[in-house]
Order: sequence, then structure tokens, then C-alpha cells
Amino acid sequence: MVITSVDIAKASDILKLLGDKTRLSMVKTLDSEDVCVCEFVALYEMSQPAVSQHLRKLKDFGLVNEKKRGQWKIFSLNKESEYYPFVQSLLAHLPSQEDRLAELAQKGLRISCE
Amino acid sequence: MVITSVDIAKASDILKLLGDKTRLSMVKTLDSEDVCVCEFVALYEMSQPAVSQHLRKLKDFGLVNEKKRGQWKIFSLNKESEYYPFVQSLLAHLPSQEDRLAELAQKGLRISCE
DNA sequence: TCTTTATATAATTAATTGCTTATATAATAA
DNA sequence: TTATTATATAAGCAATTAATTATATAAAGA
Repeated sequence: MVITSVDIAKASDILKLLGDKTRLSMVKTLDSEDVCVCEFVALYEMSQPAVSQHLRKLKDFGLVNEKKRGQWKIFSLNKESEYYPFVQSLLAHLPSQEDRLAELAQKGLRISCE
Repeated sequence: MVITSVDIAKASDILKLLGDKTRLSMVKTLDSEDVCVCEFVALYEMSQPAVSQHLRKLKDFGLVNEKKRGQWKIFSLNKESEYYPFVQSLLAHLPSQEDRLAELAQKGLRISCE
């Protein structure tokens, strides 16, 4: 396994970004599936603007990509980011969030737009 | 390699703690050598109370240990912490801080108290 | 003893953060 | 067209953060 080096200042910026449980959970969730804004709103007890603002921060760091699908905005993890290996090594220690997405699907709150 | 799991809330707290370049640098530095407070004061352009406060936060999380040696307080990384594997996987991506310690030694600013 | 050195703690403050509400835009549905 | 749904942005605010200065304590040295 090749370990890419990230300078301290940039690394601490990324850790600060991920040092918020909502954003960290978002990134871990995106590690298994693409998710749209309204699904995140259903997933967290938080207003839609709050969710949008968290996602914007993740995007500003280039950690996630977004694409428009009809009225929905779908977010995905940017595996091309130079910081992806760094982030990935963190995510490996976190519990999978797939059950939370499954729960959402069971409530009929997942969108389908492919 | 066994990967230990850390829950999202605790992980985000640790990432927030390390999401400060001074504290992140301290932890990376301690990954190679034990360091006392006055050495950190020499290492960072920051007052002694600021350094003490950062070290206290690291200690409150159990990430570092301290021991008294005469008038000095020596800090070390707590490799017994349940979060050490998580932290270690981050540190692996950061550049070594050993040259900064060497520079300090060259200026005669390293203490010797063993 | 008195002074110096190393450290910790408390009070203060400026900057940052993460939410809220209000509002605007764009796409879809009726 | 009008209403609804999904999203983004702006303004405001309370809480948190990271530094500072001032001060206290303890150990070492003269």
C-alpha cells in the first residue's frame, strides 16, 4: 500500500472539515452509495439549508462531486481527489452507514432516478 | 492489519481535536520522540500558555501521556489509547517532523534529562 | 535565602462555526 | 399557468475556539 503524503496545514484543514459528525457521516455514507440532498435531509435531524451548507463545504474541498438529475442533486465521493487516500484511511475505521440507507429505503424515502 | 472501529461521534471529536495544525503537528512530532513543553514553545511561534492549553486538550482525550522530570513536563504519545490505531492511520500520511526536532537540537534548545 | 526557569490556570477577546429563518431559483406536476 | 418540490444563498445569532495577558506554583540554581 502506497501512502501519499499530505502537508500538516492541509491535513489539519481536512480534519477540521471532517471533525463534524454530520459531515463525517455524510462522507462515510457516500463511501458506499451516491446520495441526494433530500435523502440527507431525511437522514439527519436538520434543516435543508443546514444540509446544503455542509455539502457545500465538502464540495469546496473537492472531496465530493455533484450532478444534477432532474430536480435532484446527487452527491458522490470524489475518488480522484488527491486527498482521497488520506480520507479513505480514516473512513476505514468507521462503522458502515449502509443500514441507515436501508432504513431510509424501507420508509420509501430513497429516490430513484437512473 | 486489523482495523478497529470508532463510532462516528467519537471519531468526529478526535478529528476536530486534530483539526488544528499546532495539535496535529504536536502529535506527529510525538510519534517519533518524547518532547517537553518548553521544546514545543521553541518549535511553534506561540506563547507558553497556548502550548500548554493545546497539550491539555490532547491529554483530556487520552491521546498523550505526561511525566514530570525535574522542572520539565515530558509528553509522549499514548500508544495504549483505544484511539491510537485510528490516529496512527492518519499520521502515516503526514511528513515526518524529525527534521524540526533536529534543527532544535542544533540550536541547543533540546533538553536532556534522562 | 532569593532568583530564575518551567509550567498551569484564569480571565478576556476576536474570529469562526453551525445552526436558524427568510427568500430566491429551477424543475416537475396538476 | 399555477402549485409543488428540491435546492441554494443570505442574514442573523448563540456557542465555541484559539489566542492573549496576568498570575500562581514548583523546582533548580546562585
